[in-house]
Amino acid sequence: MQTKKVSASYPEPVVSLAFDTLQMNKQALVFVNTKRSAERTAEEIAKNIKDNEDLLKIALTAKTSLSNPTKQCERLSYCLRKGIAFHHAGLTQGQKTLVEDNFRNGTIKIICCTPTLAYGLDLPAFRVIIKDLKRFGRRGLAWIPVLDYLQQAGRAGRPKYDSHGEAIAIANTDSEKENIYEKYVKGEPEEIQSKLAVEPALRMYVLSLIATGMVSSRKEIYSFFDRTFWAHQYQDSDRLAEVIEKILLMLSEWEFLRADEEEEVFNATPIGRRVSELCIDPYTAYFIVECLRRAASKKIEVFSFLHMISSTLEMRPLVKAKTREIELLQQELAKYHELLLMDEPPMYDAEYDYFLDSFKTALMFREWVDENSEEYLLENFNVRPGELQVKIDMADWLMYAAQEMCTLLHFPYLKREISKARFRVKYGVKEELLPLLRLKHIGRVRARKMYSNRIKDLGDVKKADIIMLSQLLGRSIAASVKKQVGQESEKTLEGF
DNA sequence: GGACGGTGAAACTTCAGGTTGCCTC
DNA sequence: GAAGTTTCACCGTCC
Repeated sequence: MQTKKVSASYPEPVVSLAFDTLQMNKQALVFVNTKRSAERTAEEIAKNIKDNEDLLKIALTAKTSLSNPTKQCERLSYCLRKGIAFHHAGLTQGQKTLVEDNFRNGTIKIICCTPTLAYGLDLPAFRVIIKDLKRFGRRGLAWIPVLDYLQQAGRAGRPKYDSHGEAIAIANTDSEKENIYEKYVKGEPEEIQSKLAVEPALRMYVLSLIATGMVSSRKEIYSFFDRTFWAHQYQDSDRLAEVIEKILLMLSEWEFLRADEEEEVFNATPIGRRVSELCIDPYTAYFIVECLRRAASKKIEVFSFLHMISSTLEMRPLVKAKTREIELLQQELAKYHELLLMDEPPMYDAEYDYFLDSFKTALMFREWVDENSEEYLLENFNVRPGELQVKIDMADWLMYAAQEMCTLLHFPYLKREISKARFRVKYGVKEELLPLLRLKHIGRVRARKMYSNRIKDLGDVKKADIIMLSQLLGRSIAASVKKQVGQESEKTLEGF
């Protein structure tokens, strides 16, 4: 076997390998198993490098990605000044593309990243360094699938520029080295599993097949699934039938499907059709409908809906309740108890932990709609900007679905309330700012600025002095805002 | 005596990512 | 399972 030695100039092998790559004037991707580790490793490499003048601009872009930078932004910015970066789902969208683009054009030399970068994105590098081949899963720390290894190693070598690439897996002991060689280098990738077998996906499929009129009789449903990869893999058609029957039963009980008298032909109900169009798990839809029915006859606030959406499968992974917070959370829970739209599971019930997590997630959303910063949420809930954005998008979608359910259930009042809550979550603002958000180019930061300068609604915008508005928002945005309220006269532009 | 600070061992936490919907209070 | 963080007991110092 051909071997190659790299001098261990630094205590950590990854850092030595990184510098070896830099000396060759090549690029590397370093795969690690946690976000924290990606950040730490990048900093570890960066701290031995001098600032590069050419990189100050992108470092600044990364830092100013949010109106007030989080610690994460600062750390990324520090690394970028030295041509090093980290990349994971916690970055803002802008920061992610900034890192990707500047790696592609060669400005950034090394990215320390979580497995995200191995999938979907086309981001090859001369060298791939796989630091962690173990990852935390349900059963503690476990070896990653061979498929994941191949996916990561496959990033090595840029077809246009390099004649070859290097994929390096790091072993900590001799026996580990042996293991890695046997399992990954020589090993066979595992069989591909059909995603259809997951119940939520299956529920959505069955409902949408019927709702779109693709199938309607029980016979057609079976013959459709018989032709899928799932059935091919499953082989056991009795068990398959059992699963499909269970789903048909659930969908009927939830009133998304209606069967004829012989229970042979199924049709989607109006609400079932809408659920299928909205692409949400029917179970979630059923849960939302139940919550709304309760909400119709009790006191509700924004928090009621924040908690409702935080209790869905879609919102997972939830913000975790720490052990020492439990008492505090329970105190908060007592305050909010009457606003919740579902029953609290008994303490020590298996579901209780999950319930506390969903409650904490709802609290996180509450802080967000109370206009707390991304940094605040990172510090207090350990939710990074990128993860927050994913949660916001999901919340937006679920609340839209809830609005639609309200229409079908004839709950106009609830629909208005949810709509307000939805806007507040989308923009992260208190209710008082909602009128200003109708303006283009006005988000949470500018709206708050305007509001605290006594511009509280569109009428105030009309009345506002253009010069004062320009000082607040900048000239072009001030002009655009004025234009949006129908004031575009030459007069407003005077004095510039 | 007690407030304070430093130290280290023990206990406790946490740990990847995510398709693509809709329409505007 | 491992790295990072918090907690806590313990000890020495200073006032």
